[in-house]
Amino acid sequence: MRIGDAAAAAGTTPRALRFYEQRGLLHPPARSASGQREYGPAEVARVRVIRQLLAVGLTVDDLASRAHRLDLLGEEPPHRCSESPGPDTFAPVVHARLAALDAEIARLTALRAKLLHHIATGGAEVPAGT
Amino acid sequence: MRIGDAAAAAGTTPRALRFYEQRGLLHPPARSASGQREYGPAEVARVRVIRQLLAVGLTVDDLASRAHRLDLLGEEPPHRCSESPGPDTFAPVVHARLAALDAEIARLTALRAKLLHHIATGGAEVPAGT
DNA sequence: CTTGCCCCTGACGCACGGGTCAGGGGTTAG
DNA sequence: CTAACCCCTGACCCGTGCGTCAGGGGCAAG
Repeated sequence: MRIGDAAAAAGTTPRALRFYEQRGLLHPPARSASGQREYGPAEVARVRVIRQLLAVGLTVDDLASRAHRLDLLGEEPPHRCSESPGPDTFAPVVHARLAALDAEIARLTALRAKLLHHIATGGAEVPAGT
Repeated sequence: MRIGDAAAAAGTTPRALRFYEQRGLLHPPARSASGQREYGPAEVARVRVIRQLLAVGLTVDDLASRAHRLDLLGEEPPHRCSESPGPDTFAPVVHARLAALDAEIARLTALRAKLLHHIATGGAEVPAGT
């Protein structure tokens, strides 16, 4: 399987696969004699996992720092990881993302409230703590 | 008042004032004989208004499109603008921002839920509508 | 052999609100 | 007069996840 087909199979683009490889999310794949990347089903599955994690809000750097765990994610059962989130799982980055997400939601919610306040009052006064 | 003092008085930096001027949020100010920008209290007040609106989530482009209204904001009373939000006020951009804000909050909230779901299930399955 | 699609690497673009550096001149107190 | 500080313009930098272009080579079908 060459990069175009692999990308299509994973629901993304060749450019993205090369990018993931460059950033360390994918191991450099086998190459044909002429230098073209050759992918198998395992790599495609890994790309799918990557895409899910990115879609969920993790960053490329988050994934790069846990790249060695990416292959296993589709196969291991949950096995009470929420009880002992060792330093070798995604729990740390996930929880960090969660916290960042909560902070961002709170920020936007506060912003929304301030914006409404500005509408109501004409937006002229200066709140102290801003 | 030269740019440094004006910026300090408005709670920002010289760079930001030049930036606002460049983007059309501020009228080009008077210049001294040697070319240095000269600001009065009115411009400082305008910068304060700009900063409030930016802090509330409007973009520089939003403000640029309504630049001719920026001077009046600190002086006009609300005067039932919420009943007839003519095409000449900030209501359109504010409401657009509000909608964008709501959409973003909803998106992040959904993301948060998905992230939690991934933690709970091990993050292996592929939801249909993603 | 040629056509046409796919692949390769390297490098710039984007959106946002300025920060920061570079190189040169004004301004004011001592 | 000079030091010290401020101002001028122009231009590159940041972070994110790729898109897109440029220039050159591979691979399968007719």
